[in-house]
Amino acid sequence: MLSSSDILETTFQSLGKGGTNMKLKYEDSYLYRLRHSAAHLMAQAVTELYPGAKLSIGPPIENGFYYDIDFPSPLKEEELESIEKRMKDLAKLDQRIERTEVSRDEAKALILDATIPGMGDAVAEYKLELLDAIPEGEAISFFEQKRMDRDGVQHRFLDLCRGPHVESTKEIKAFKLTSIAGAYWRGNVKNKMLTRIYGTAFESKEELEAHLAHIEEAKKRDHRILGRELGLFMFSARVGTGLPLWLPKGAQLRMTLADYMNHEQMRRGYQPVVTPHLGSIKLFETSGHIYNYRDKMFPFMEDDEKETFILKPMNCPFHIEIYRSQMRSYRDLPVRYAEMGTVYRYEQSGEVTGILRARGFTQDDAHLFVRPDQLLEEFTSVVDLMQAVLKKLELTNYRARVGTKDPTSDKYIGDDENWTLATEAILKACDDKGLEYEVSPGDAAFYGPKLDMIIKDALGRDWQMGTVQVDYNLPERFELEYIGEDSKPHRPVMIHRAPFGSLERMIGLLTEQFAGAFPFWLAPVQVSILAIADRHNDLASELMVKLRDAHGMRVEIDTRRETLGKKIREAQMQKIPYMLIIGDKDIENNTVGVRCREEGDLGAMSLEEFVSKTKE
RNA sequence: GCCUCUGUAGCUCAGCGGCAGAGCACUUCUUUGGUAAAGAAGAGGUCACGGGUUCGAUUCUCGUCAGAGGCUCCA
Repeated sequence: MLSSSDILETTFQSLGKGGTNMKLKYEDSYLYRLRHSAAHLMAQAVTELYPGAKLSIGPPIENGFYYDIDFPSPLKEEELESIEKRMKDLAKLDQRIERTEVSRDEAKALILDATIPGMGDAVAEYKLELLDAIPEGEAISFFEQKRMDRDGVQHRFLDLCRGPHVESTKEIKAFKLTSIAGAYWRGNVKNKMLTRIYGTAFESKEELEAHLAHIEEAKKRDHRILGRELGLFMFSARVGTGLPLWLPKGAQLRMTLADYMNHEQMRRGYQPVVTPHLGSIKLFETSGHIYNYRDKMFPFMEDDEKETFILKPMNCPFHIEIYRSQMRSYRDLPVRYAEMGTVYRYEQSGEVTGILRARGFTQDDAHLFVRPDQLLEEFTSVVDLMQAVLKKLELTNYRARVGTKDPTSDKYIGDDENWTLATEAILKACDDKGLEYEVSPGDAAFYGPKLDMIIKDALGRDWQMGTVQVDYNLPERFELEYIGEDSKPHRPVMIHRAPFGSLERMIGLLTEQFAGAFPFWLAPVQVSILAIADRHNDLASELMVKLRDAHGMRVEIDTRRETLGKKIREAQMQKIPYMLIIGDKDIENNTVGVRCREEGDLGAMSLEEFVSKTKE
């Protein structure tokens, strides 16, 4: 048995060797310093071009850097060009970037020194706040860029900063300011919104060009663009923000994914349930969602009897009602209820992103009601399912994150013993299944620890997909029970889990992952039969029926009076795995001309040969 | 919700204070073709919507709606 301190120890170990390992390396790299210095250079340019601009913080980030600045008047995007130009000029001056360590009083004096650009009480309020936040006993340092102009006047720019930096501004040669955004001071909505300027920097111009080209390339595989081009889904302003309409091919894709998941779950002893899209508010009063989730719910509905209904933002309370509908014995547990449950969440307008973040979406949801002694086994089984799913979907660029309790916060409910048991079960399940993970204290739900799968989209943004959560709260609120061996009532533990996360998000991520070229089993259309001339149409239809009925394939025929070249081009752009080309020779020899999406023309073969090829 | 940007044909985009443009897609005609775009003609628009400025607004300006990149939040 692990004690709490052991868990903490494990936490630190996995922080060190897990997914954050790469990051530590990056933080020690020259590139990291270069980007940090580029942020300072930008700040220097800004203080010269915009007197009155207040600097706050400017760190390096994964693909570049940013600086949050409070401008006296709104910054226009076109102004980035002039800032960039000023940066280029300043960089060439070969300003040394020097570190000086000072006492707290000296630091304060420097910050309030209005003779230094960017300093003085008129513009340095954020720097003062940052200074105050530096813990007692920690070194306080500034980094300074100095230069002499033609008239012998010295110009200084210095910034409160831990560093480290490169030695001279002339090292900053390959950079670009990429975008402008708003960001709250210290990330708090209640604070003032500052202007964030994003930029990127590399050691060479070639690397910078390559990076920018890569981004352009990545934009082409954006799921919203491919979603339209491939006929997967659409949005309509008349339907509403964040509410996707699924087109035939996208709907097929959903069904294929859902079928796969249902099959995997059935093998693991899940039982299907179906519950309504809305329900009485009473259900959500009992669950407590109404009290801490209300701003994420669509407006309530009242009927004539003054009963209030809400669109469900989650499925759990419905599944709980089914659990409660009969007396449960310890022998009945675990009970596993699964549903492709469509939920509605009123996301803020600015945060809806295609189908990756929609207002109506379908979770591959299930709730497991388990005895405490079954927690480990059941959690392990869920991890096993998740690994199977990731493998089947060929997803590799994911990371697993165990969200644990932040010991310093009091937002969590439930007793420590349960938390420890649940956290141990999660860690052990992951270890047993050989799943590498990082531990993230403070990322637990308020009702229990959880395991999340996180994946990057085409543009490198993190998205949470699969999730498994242990919950002690809802069983308590709904007073769930089972009768134990001792013939006394006991409280079950709930596990919430959704290996895909949602069908919408998963399809969005898969679309980007495969750039629309889905593997054969998943492709909405698997085979397109191209008839060369009208006289081959009958054979094409015949073959379609054969492949559909005898082999269960999803087949389309193209009998338009277009040239073969054009039909091939279009099928290729639709990323259809196989094309069967039918002409006179095929009628004569009883063959089909096979063309593969990846490998091109495979030549003529019998239909049987083709079918066995698709099964490889 | 907040900051910045965008909205012109089904799609990708030019354009402009004075009659609305291209390519692809669509329709019709010719072409019946063997591995990534045959040829021709035609049709298609309240320039997102609503105010304001102006002799005149798709163009300038304000507001609304929708979309994008961020922030916050999240599957």
